[in-house]
Amino acid sequence: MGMNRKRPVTRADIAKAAAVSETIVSYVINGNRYVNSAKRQRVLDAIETMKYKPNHFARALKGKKSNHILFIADDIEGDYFGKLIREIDSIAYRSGYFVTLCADHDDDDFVQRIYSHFFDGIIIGSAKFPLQNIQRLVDAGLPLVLLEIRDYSKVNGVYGLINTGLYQGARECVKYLYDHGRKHLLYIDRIDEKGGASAIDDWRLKGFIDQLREFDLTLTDDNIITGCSSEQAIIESVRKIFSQSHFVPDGIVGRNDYSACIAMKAVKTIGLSVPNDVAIVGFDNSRLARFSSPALTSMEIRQKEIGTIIMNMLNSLIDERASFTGRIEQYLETKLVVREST
Amino acid sequence: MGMNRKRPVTRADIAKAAAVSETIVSYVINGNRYVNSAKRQRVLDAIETMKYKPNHFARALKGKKSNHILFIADDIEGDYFGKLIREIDSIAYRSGYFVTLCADHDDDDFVQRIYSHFFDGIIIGSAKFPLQNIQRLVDAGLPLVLLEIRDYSKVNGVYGLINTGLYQGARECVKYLYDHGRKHLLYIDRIDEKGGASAIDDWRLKGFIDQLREFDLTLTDDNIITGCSSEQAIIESVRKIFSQSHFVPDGIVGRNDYSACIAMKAVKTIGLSVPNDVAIVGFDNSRLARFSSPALTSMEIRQKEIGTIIMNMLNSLIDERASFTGRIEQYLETKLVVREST
DNA sequence: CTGAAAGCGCTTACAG
DNA sequence: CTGAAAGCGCTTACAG
Repeated sequence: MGMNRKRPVTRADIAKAAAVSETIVSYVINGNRYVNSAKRQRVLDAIETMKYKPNHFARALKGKKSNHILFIADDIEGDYFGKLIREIDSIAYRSGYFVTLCADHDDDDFVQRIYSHFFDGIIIGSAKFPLQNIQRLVDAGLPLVLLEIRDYSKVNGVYGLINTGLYQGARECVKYLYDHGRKHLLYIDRIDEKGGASAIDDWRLKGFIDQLREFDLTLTDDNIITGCSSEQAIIESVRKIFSQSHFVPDGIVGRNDYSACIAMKAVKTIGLSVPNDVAIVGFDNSRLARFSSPALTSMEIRQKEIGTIIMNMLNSLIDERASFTGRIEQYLETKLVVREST
Repeated sequence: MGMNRKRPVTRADIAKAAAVSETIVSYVINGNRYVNSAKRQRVLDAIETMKYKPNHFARALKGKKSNHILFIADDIEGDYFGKLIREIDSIAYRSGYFVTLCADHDDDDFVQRIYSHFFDGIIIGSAKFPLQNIQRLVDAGLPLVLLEIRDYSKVNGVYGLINTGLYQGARECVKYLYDHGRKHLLYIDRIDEKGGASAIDDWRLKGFIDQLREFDLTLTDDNIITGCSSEQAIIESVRKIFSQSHFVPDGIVGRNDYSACIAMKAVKTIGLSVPNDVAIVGFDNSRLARFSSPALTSMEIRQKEIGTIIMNMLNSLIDERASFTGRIEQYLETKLVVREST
């Protein structure tokens, strides 16, 4: 709307003030043609004093960048994304972008809505965004960086992929517990409000399972608590597992620190001791891990570095897309921060 | 860029497919003129089958909505904003908006950059955004909703203001501690990476101070720890306060749960007991409060409701701006959730 | 009831 | 070295 908004300064105003043609103003702004230096200076002065900013819509209409990037995340609230978004925002701002943040949505419209807003680039940090939609975005030539929360090996084309080490990290959690004598391991998935289970191609879950197999530990449905829609649901599931006689866990891996803390609470209410009876490892190395009691051993994910790498990759894809022929990958290591819970 | 992006379907394609003029397509989409129902149906069918989405830039250029709103926050990482953003995103998506998230920035360019991106509305949840910039946005007629983290009574014009009860909440924290026999109270401000102190018009700090005065408690610089740029800095400040002889706190109010947890840690390292020697109250009622040990008494801020109210207010301001003549206010109550730390 | 046309603020191929 | 003009994808006042 904005019928009562002040009319913003346009390129025509600048042209008039600087006594040059509108064309000259454009070329000064875009720096892509020689312009007489006196004129250039007049234009720059006018821009400065009139506080002119180009209209991004008009530029975008002509095929220029919109200076908006989109970040699709499925756990906006968590510590993991909080840190990531903070870092991405900070770099993006310096590069002239605004970051639009969006949970992923199931409806068919979502991808179309993305198209129609002409984002310069997209970051996907969601375990639930359908692969075929990702493929559509890649096929459409949209600069795309994927956070490898799950297996994306089936996505073809030019895009960036950041392996944040979740698979190896999950395996190391299991190894650490195993090396400390824990052979009956329980995995606690995250809370999903709709009660959905993580897909088997979720890297953390897959790492847990693969490492259990490598150690020849028995693996049944009892080893994995998933599909819980609330804290209470997790607590009850944990209590149920522990009330059985045939499988009593002595080690727990949480998909994130939050899940691990909930499990810790459940274990304590049963009257068991952490870490003596049950050792617990979380993921994210968040504030929660530092202030829980006992303090939680947790797998550190370097969100700040990840943010930097995402933005570098995305900037490359946006500015030099033609120079890439396939997917670009980058691998990051995780690191176990040992505290009192193991 | 996007030189190798597929050309998106445009209004002209729809007109051709539906065998009508481009004008008709526009009127069908905008629903602001009578259109022959057979034609209308052909247009709708074409839109459906060709998955057409209007180009938002072009629409915005003609003065229509951009369908982007901006959320300026100064603590993206914290629990408070995480929940808020989640709720806002969810409502915004249903209303057809994308939410751009941005930390606040000091440079002069910031406001101009906001203008040039033509957001339909702006939400400000930052204690640091300069008042004069806010006034400029209001004066320009931009629909604006302010989260009352600090005193905005000097801002004139049409805008929305949401009083989240922080001032009363802070006073109640002090009252609760006072009623439980604590008369030597310490306030822990949040971490500020640049080492800046909260302005005195920060509602939580102001509530703390005012209530101390009302109770005739002595109030010196010793009562407030601020300007810390790290956890370690807070811990050292707390230890220093406790090492003095003339003022030994028996109660602590944290600006948020994080600050409160850090203080709790510091107090424990001194060898004091929580809550026996020192009672502690936090703000946000976050996960941290539930999983810290002892579990933290904390002031609950109803982020989900706040999110809903923000979006309702913003939608009203965007769609019916003309019907408002001054600022719209809404007040929310906070609620103290008592746990083990008091 | 409906269409051709002007115009939003830009960029840049084209023609000097 | 520089400007007039076409055009990006829309909306809507204007003229039938």
